[in-house]
Amino acid sequence: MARLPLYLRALTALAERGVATVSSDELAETAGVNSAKLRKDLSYLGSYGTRGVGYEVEFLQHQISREIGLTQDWPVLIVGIGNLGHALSNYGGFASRGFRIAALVDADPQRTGEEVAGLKVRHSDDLDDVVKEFNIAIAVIATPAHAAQAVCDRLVDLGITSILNFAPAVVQVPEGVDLRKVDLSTELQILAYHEQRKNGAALALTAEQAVELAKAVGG
Amino acid sequence: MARLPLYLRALTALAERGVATVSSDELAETAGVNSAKLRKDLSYLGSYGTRGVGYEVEFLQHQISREIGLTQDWPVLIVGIGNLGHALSNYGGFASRGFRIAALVDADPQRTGEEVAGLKVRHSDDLDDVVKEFNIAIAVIATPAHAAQAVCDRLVDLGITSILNFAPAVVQVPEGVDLRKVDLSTELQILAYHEQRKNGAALALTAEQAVELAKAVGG
DNA sequence: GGGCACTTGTGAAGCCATGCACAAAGTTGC
DNA sequence: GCAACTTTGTGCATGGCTTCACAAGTGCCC
Ligand SMILES: NC(=O)c1ccc[n+]([C@@H]2O[C@H](COP(=O)([O-])OP(=O)(O)OC[C@H]3O[C@@H](n4cnc5c(N)ncnc54)[C@H](O)[C@@H]3O)[C@@H](O)[C@H]2O)c1
Ligand SMILES: NC(=O)c1ccc[n+]([C@@H]2O[C@H](COP(=O)([O-])OP(=O)(O)OC[C@H]3O[C@@H](n4cnc5c(N)ncnc54)[C@H](O)[C@@H]3O)[C@@H](O)[C@H]2O)c1
Repeated sequence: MARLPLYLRALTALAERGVATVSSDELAETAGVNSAKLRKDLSYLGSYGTRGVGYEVEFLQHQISREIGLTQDWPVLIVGIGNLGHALSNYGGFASRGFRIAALVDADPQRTGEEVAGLKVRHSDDLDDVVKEFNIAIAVIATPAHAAQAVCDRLVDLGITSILNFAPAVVQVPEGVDLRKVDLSTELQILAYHEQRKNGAALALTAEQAVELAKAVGG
Repeated sequence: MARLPLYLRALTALAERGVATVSSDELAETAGVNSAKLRKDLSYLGSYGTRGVGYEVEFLQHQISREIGLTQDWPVLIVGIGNLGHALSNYGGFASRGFRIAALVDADPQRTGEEVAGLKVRHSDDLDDVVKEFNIAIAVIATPAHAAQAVCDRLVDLGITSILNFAPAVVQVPEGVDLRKVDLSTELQILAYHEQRKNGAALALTAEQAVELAKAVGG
């Protein structure tokens, strides 16, 4: 489930505050979800709670980590070391969650050899070698949109089956490959949509229904 | 609907290729969704298609833009000009979609006055003025997780009702405020989860069901 | 002007996630 | 040990989203 990481984060926060056990109600509130939903989710992993008491924070933390697969080290490759690629490379928040930025790749010869976050940027031509050398399992695409599909195809050819795409493009992958996308423009657009509804409700009504209104009145 | 931006992007791609009209089947494939779903989504906006022909690309593009509210200019504020804040500030992809990075704010006096992407970084203390001065409607939180809730509360107090949060923290907002979050660690964790299922199916089975198996056999 | 091919718009069925509500299970206090 | 209280795990109903399938509408060709 996609909510496990959320629970994990809530548990980590609780653990840092020194809480030893937590009820589903409390945990649900911390994570911002319904408590029944949380219990049902957790029951999928097994019966890790104690009736009358709740869940042991550290134990549950470990169980969820294991379920997600965070007990192992995941070497991550970033393709496209521009604005975003740099930010991602320098971000410390991944390492603490079991993800290790293992290699950086860019098509621009100018960038090749540049050192970012302690790693030398490799050239795209070496992609094959890089993937093998670092045993890459997860790749991040941070190239311009027009290059995304081509880059993705190459990654898939090299046997990578988990890809996170930041480029604002619809990228197709074959069966068996997981592609997730992070799309900031879309997020902003959704916000704008709601914002418009809130502020300009009356305005929107006028604009949208003007024609209908005109028809109804005039015809 | 959250899919409108996706359709809009697909339409833009088609328009660039010079396509004048498109059927729901084609558009659905370009956007990577089911065609019936697409038609139903579009029918919410009104009857913008022509039976037997399809949809007029440019016209539909305009209609969706208007629906989302992209025909107007949205001044965006970014709070927290670190790694990520810099990348976002320098990103050109927002402007082309009607979003204008209007102001940057950081709590660090060292950063105040620094010029990023043509804008002077302002100090958090001036948040009130900045929001009023630039008529901010949408804010982006790119501060460390521990500051996110406090920053968010201040933004809400200043009347901002649309917030995009990048900090890996559960942030609570009152009714009427839209908070969306972009969570890279979660995305990676979901990928890792599936990756584990794929590669280590046999392994996971052994580990998970060992206890059950032991019980069944031994008891 | 009529038939044919094509495509939209939508009724209806199916599916999945959500959340309520409660029994089962466990704990605490005496 | 027993009763009262707490909290989990889950059966079940509800609601929304997705998808199928088709009637209704439109353009094209003759
Ligand atoms: N910067 C942001 O804040 C931001 C926000 C949202 C989305 N995005 C998206 O993320 C992507 C990257 O953004 P950016 O601002 O870093 O862009 P950028 O132009 O700064 O960097 C892109 C990098 O990709 C490299 N590249 C191009 N083609 C390549 C290829 N075929 N193989 C490998 N590398 C290649 C380029 O050399 C460049 O270094 C873009 O698609 C952008 O739309 C960025
Ligand atoms: N860098 C990435 O690629 C990345 C990826 C995923 C998530 N994130 C998250 O995004 C956030 C920012 O990441 P970053 O790498 O830019 O961190 P950073 O430490 O480089 O930058 C954070 C900035 O926020 C400022 N700040 C701190 N408290 C503030 C406050 N109360 N008001 C205003 N500004 C304040 C700091 O001065 C600093 O400039 C973090 O929460 C991080 O977990 C970053």
